[in-house]
Amino acid sequence: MSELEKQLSQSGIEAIQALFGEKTDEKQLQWQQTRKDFKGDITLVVFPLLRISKKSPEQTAEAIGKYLKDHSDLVEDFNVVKGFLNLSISAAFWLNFLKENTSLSNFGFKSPKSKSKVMVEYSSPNTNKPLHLGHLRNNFLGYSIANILEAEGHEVFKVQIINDRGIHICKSMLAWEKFGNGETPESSNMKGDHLVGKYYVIFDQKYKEEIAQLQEQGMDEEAAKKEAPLMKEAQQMLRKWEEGDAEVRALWEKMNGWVYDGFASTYQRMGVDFDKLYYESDTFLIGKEKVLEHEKNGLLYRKEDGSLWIDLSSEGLDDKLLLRADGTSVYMTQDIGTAIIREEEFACESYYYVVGNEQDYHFKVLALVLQKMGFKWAKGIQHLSYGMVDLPSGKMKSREGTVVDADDLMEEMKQTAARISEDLGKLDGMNDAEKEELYEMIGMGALKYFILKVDPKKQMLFNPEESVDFNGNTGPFIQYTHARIQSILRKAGKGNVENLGHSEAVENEDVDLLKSLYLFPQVVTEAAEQKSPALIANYAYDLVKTFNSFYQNTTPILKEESESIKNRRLCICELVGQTLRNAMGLIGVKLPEQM
RNA sequence: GGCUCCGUAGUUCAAUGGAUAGAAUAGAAGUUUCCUAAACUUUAGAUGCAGGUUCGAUUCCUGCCGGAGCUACCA
Repeated sequence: MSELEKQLSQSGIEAIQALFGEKTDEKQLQWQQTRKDFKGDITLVVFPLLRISKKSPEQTAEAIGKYLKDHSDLVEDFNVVKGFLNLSISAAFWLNFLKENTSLSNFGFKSPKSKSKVMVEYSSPNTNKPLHLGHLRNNFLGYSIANILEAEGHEVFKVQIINDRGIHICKSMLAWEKFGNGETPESSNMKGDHLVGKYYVIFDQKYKEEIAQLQEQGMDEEAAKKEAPLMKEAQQMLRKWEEGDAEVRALWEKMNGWVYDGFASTYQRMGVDFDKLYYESDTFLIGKEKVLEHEKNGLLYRKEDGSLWIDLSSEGLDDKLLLRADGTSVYMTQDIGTAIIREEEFACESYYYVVGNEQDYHFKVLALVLQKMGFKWAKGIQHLSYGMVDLPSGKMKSREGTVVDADDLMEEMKQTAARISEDLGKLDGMNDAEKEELYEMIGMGALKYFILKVDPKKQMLFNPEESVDFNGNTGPFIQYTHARIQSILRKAGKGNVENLGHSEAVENEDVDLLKSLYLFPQVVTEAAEQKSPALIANYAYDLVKTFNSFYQNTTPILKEESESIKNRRLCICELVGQTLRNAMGLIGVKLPEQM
């Protein structure tokens, strides 16, 4: 609840006491923004109060409105439409708001570390192929949610767990060994993650050939998949890895190293980072240890073949495997271990896992298993489940080559930005390096905004054609508006908040912007509660719409003759610019001075 | 089959149980002697179907229809 709403609620409670003789609390007073088609700034919904007033909605609203106008300095005027009491807030209130927040670089943010410690896990890729569009959504979301939680006052640790071991990387290793002829990122001039991914694809192709061959010889498909020599070799390699075979480990380290180099440049371009990395190859054994410890207190049981299970039937779920018959650990085991280590190292209040909604069940089970093991902190585990990214052609499938590669996509966005910028030709006075930087800023801004403006929980469609259209509700639209604002401030200089009068009239266009700006701190809070960068993106878009309308439909500020209006508008411009930088910063989008 | 999530203009997205369901894009019509036209202004167009709860339902409940995901000794 905003300060304005709090103060109005106080007055409202007084009004109800005076008019209807009953005490109420804040919860009965429902505030909302006044819709654009009506006069007023903030609206009280009076329906819930009819029980107390025992009068019609109109009469109730009328009476409260009159009381507020007479008794509150904030309320300048009011009107009633059905059960809605629309209040006009005094100019002094808006001017004071402007005065207090212009030049505040952290407008909208809470003081750092004023709230609990939290952890955000995101990205967490496999190391056998390069990152794709799905990872982009994951990374942008994770990074942004971490920013938002930090802005809300939390101390935030960003981590990821890298799935660096398993059959997937063995497949790439085997294919490279057999068909690679010693190819390296240097010799092929290919990013390491792409090179390793290439051999993952080669494995799949050769494997399919073998299956087809076996089927021709009369074997059924199921058996052929199991009996194909390549698959057997890959599994053999995995066993050797687990045994610590020096040769396999060396190859594994070499190829993972290539992948990490590739990932590092991709992460850098994405603009994301981490405070700590966990590697599955380190944590899977710890998970196994932890699980075995809990076998002793009877929580777990063994099947005849020696596999270890937990019974979740009392929670309405199936039994879950924690250790295979051969004693090796599964994904769940490893996540249990990682969670315990994290608690030991960081002791956070909440652990957020940014992972796709295909794993809803997994995280439900993970939290449950840990709680059953007696870890109270496990209640703080929250799966930030986001929807899949689909293409117009349907689902992305790596095997069918329909994945959109992250590096390619980022480069394409930049090229598009460059092409459009050059066509428009507004970059006089910028040197080539500055232009390159700008193209990157615009391309990445477009991409991040395109992905983050959608509610994370919802499945989204990525249409490549629409993503390179930089008009309308897009990142470049917001960047463009910022550039316009900065241009005004460069030419006219900043306004002076000390010269903002207290009693002067304020034009509607100015009030519209001030109302919109006033919302920002609450939007940040709401975004933190919902873990939704989309709320920030949509807010920024609304603010920009309002600003552009103001910009285009009022007298140009540079030509404004009234010093008082000019000064106020310059202050508003400054605060809009700052708010846009703060908001877009939360979703990882940079704003240019010129474009 | 069981469990979970989702169905809003042609399309992509919005809408703490509240007013006449907002934008963008595609369509139609306009705006540059004026701070950057990646903009602004006007116009037309949507809640899958049937019930229920409520003063009030896109939102909550039930059923149906349609789509996605999970239901691995993969991660």
